[in-house]
Amino acid sequence: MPRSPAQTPVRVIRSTTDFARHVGLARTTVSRVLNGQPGLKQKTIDRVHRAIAETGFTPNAYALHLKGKRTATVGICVETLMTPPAVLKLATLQRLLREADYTSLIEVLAPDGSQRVVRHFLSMRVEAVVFIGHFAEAEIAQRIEELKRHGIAHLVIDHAGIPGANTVALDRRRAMVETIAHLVGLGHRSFGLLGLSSPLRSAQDRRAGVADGLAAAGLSLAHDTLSLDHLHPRHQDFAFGRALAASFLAQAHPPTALVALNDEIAIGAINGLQQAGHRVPEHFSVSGFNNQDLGRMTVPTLTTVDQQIERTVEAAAAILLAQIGRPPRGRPIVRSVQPLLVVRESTGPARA
Amino acid sequence: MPRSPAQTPVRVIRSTTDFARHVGLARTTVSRVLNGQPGLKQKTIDRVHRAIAETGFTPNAYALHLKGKRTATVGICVETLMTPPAVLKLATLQRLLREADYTSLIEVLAPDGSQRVVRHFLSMRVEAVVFIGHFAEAEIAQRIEELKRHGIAHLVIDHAGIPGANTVALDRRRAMVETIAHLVGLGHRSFGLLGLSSPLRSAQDRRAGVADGLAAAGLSLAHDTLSLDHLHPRHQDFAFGRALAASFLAQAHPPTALVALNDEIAIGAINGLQQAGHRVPEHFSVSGFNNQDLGRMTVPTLTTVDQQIERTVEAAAAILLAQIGRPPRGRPIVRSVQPLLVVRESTGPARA
DNA sequence: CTGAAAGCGCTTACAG
DNA sequence: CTGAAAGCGCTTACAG
Repeated sequence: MPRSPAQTPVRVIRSTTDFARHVGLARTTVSRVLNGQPGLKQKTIDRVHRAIAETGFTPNAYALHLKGKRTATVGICVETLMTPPAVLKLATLQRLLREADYTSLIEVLAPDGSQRVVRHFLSMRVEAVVFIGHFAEAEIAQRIEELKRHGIAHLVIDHAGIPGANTVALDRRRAMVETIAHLVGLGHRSFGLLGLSSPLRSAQDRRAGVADGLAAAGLSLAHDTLSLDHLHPRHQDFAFGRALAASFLAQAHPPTALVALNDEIAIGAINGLQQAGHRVPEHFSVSGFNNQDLGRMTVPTLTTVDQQIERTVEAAAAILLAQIGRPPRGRPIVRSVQPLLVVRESTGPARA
Repeated sequence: MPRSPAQTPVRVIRSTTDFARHVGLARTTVSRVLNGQPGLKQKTIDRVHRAIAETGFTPNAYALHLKGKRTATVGICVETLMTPPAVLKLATLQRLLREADYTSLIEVLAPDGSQRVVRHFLSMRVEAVVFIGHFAEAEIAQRIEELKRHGIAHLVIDHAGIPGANTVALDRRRAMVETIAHLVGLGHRSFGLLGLSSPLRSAQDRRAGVADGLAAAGLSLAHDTLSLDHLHPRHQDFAFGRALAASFLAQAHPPTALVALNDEIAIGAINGLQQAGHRVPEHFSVSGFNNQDLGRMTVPTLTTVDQQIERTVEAAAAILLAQIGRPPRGRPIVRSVQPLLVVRESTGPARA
């Protein structure tokens, strides 16, 4: 067995007491240098800074906060890291908070729910909590009540409609109104809805938007759309989209336009149509949602909706930072972000 | 201006002192219940737990640690959240650490480098630090020295070859040996390398693997491969792949097999070849890297390499947890993970 | 510049 | 069960 090389006998410095002894100054003096207080000789300041560089000494954050320093910490509870839009929101928010000198405490929603996460945030004395994603509404509403009781700022990104919650969310309804208007403009009159039957609020809003868009053209959800979601399990979106396409093709009169919950389902559907010998958009138009990178990599490229994540999160960060340390206002702040329809090759004129 | 509704007059409980007063018990008693110490009446225990549920009181984590409780915190420094494999590694690690009752402190590498991140971790008295991704080697080596001096465990996921670092990394060399063997087996004798000219260690390892794979077939990097990376800027991988494909087609004798740095470049290349009227794999074979979801959504589906992220991160977590609180061993632990070649439709027999 | 003191919110003996 | 005390690592007046 090889012997460990002798450890360099570096006394580890763990406290200002240790460190003050090491530089040969009083604890008080070190503290004053660390906090940039006036009335110190430049020579002393330099001496301390040099010793910090050498030893890597960092004051214990736990003691600092206990003594009254702000934690400057924001808790971020993200529902999932498995979808690109969620990750992009998280990454953007973390960057913006860092630029404002806040530390992010990031937690992925655990199977045992949000209670544990929020309690952890509270024990870490965060100054605000952000929720990113789609949650169980009643549960999150409770968490937000709890935060309010503690006087802690909060914000929900992307889950509209939670009672009492400050919210920044995409106007999903509007997104679908525009998508349907685009397809109606191309002559489509019958629509397949792929994956939109979910009971989640976000899907509800999307259906409402489809209804509005259809109404504007004298059409209706009941008469002019078809959903076959119930025929297939949704294990994995791409395969789900392919399976749905096959089922639509098996109909006597398949809809000419397919509107999907997300880009993966849309691309799966395109793939399924192509496998069956059909062409997109010549025979069928297909639209997605989220404007993920992959929509530029397919043949045809994908018509989709961009969530405007950068703008969403910028608005969110601004609201959040303004809320911190301020007494809660009477009514929650609710901001909606306008989506951007990205028209590419997968939608075209309806077959005559 | 609307008046705020009167706030419910809930005295916010911020300390065990407040809380003890609220339940009508001594601070000491509350503390003993909180810490599950013996010799308390069940009735008292219940009273405290009920009050916790009602008030949402959480003891100040900063005071707890100061009093000697472990922080049970691990710092994770991730280079980027912009690539799916990095996110998957992060999410998996966070889950495994949580299952072992550790909190993750996640930081994305800031433009100003790793020093600030590690100092922050140190000030938070983390018990270990994990680096995920590709870094500037000398810089990370320094950070690791710093951590060792402080007696803090560390691990690098996916950046092999940092001196002195405990490392778990994919055997990228082996991955390329297998990829080349697969293509040679299909009759290919000339290879285009797409995006592999990067000076990063990971690309170096990949080139070494290509060389090994070629050598096994009596071929060589110098004579039988072609790289055109220098002809195009790499702003965005998909477009880069497309542009490279066009450049390869402009050659008098284009290679018959294209080996790409990642899936996006590979799919861009396939797209470029198809746009120019060629068929994959009938005219050209193309292989990617990372086994991202999108490789199943293209026509043809993509032959690629799976990083075995789950296994990688499981090994990493096991090593890390074993290291925590243990005196550093003589030599660093270096574990390599075997990749899995995923053969799909984008590779086929070489054109006669 | 130094040094002694108080106090942040907790836990942990210790004596009642 | 209670209550007073000490101490974790800091900062901040305060008197020298």
